[in-house]
Amino acid sequence: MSTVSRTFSAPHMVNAATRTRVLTVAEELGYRPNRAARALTTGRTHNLGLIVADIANPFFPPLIKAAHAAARQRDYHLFVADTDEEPAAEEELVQAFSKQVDGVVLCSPRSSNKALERLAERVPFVVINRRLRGAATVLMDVGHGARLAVEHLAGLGHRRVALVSGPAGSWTSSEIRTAAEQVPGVELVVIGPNAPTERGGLAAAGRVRDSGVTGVLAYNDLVAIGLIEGLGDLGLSVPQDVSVVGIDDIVSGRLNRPKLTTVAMPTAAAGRLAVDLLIQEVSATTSLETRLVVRDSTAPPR
Amino acid sequence: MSTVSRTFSAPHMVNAATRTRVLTVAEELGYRPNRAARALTTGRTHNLGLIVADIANPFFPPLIKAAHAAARQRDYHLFVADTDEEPAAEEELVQAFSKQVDGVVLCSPRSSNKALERLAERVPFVVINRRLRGAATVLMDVGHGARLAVEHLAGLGHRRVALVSGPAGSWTSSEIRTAAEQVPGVELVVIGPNAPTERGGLAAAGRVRDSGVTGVLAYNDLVAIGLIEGLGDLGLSVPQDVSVVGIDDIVSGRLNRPKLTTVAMPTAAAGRLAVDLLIQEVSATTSLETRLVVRDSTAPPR
DNA sequence: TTCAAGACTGCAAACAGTTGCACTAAACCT
DNA sequence: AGGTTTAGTGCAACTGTTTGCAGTCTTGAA
Repeated sequence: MSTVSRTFSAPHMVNAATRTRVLTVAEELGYRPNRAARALTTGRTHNLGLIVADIANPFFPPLIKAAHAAARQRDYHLFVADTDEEPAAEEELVQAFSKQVDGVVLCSPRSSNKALERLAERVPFVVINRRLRGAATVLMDVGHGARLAVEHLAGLGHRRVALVSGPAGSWTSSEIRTAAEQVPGVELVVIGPNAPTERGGLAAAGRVRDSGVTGVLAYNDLVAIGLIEGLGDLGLSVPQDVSVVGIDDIVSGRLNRPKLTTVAMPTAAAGRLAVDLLIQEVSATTSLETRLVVRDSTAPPR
Repeated sequence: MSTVSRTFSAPHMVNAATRTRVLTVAEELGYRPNRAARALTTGRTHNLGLIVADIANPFFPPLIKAAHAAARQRDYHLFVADTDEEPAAEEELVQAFSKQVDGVVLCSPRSSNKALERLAERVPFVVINRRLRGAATVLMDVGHGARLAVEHLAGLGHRRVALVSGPAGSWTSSEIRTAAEQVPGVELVVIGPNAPTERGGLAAAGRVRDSGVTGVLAYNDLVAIGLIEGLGDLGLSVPQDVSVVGIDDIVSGRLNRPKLTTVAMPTAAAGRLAVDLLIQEVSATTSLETRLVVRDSTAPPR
């Protein structure tokens, strides 16, 4: 039994001949090590948790897929959960996961740093898109992307730009704001907070029109798409009357008309990296680069 | 120890006083029963697997969320995995899950019935959107919805209608086709198979134009949206030149312009039901109703 | 008072692996 | 040849829970 065990978990400690013998017999019997039993002795479940704000937001699926693939590669399984944008659900889910995963990656959390630091004591943790001491962190440098976006608008000649911001509690949203405010020669009007969805953008259209801006940076592509719809309903067309820049570079932004100018986010890389950090239990802060993708939703003001 | 165990798993077998004593002490110590150890003796992991074709397809998230909620309610956890539309990945994932879940729900599978029946021998199983003997089945009556859709087009005066079908191996796609063919007074042109995505619809636009139809039923809303874009690129507008009906009733179909006429699918109900069937280990076949939602992408032919 | 029944409780053996330690046998030194 | 290392193997204890069975303690009836 111990030899069988070693054949699977420490192959170099067993004679090559014995090993192949064990393996053939195991094959015949269809034997697979039982993970529950293994978890009992080793204390590691080989499961990970991934908590996102909303699976339905197309920003997350690429991240989830990448995380999933990275986990499977290392023989881990991934629980994915969804907080429906409820900060309270984050804590509850971490609690629920804590005893049956080896760690959790928390993506774009909405809770306070305080609350997160408390949770980090219960489970190994990596956070995506939030700066947090005491936990490994993967950041996407959305600030840089936002600056590029506003500079792009400024370069086209826009002098008044609206920032249609995201939900309260979002690190990303405040990063965007800070960066956007620093672009010289542009007057920034902040409109928000808004739900990070098409509905959120749609609902903000009136305020954007009233603000009299000629350019808009939206919290994400979904908001941008909703906003473009909403502006259309108000008789304003994009990019002729208003230029709109999104963030995330989701697939449907590449297909909608007008094709969205947006900031591409390295979501897949972030998901993969987060899982790697978690499994290797390294505590590091990584910042991934973003870039501006210019398409058809921006033009000089008329 | 046994008393502690019973306090948690069979409370009625232990004296009320002892029970409260155990519970208070457990509370003090922050004790929680260890699921791995429990799984070892009981043989039940209290985990379920959910396999979908593509998390990024907005059809699935509501189903996933509902399944997740139903599982959590019964103190189960849910592994979600994604096959990237690869039939082979279905088998592989079921294998990978089999030893650490109590069952898996397989949603809109692309594998053959043969292959699925083979897999059903390894793990308790419920299939969504596929008729399969030997496994519990949750069906959405998409055939009925498709018939309503084509009848709606016929009612508007369309005589030649294209069916932009879905991927090979999809039960849903063949149901749609069978139902659509049965509507009297309409000549049906089948175009496909196509990828069930916006790209798939976009790519089919040329063939739709060449087919000379005035109405289209698309495999799903994503395909419909892509198709509308593609037709637009060819100078055809919807619904003036061509009427388009989608299937699924995803959120972005309600916001895109024109707002999509579509068949609403009971995805959340299906997810919830599938999990319930799995946990209760009942083997049943259920068919859920669909309905037609008429919006702005259909009009009489000109 | 004694017994039987019934309600709790706790011992100990699973469950399926991992791991420290002791043991054997072969190979290597001197 | 005798002693020492080294590689490979197997025993047995341990992980935390469930569960059959036996034991204890009450309680009520005879």
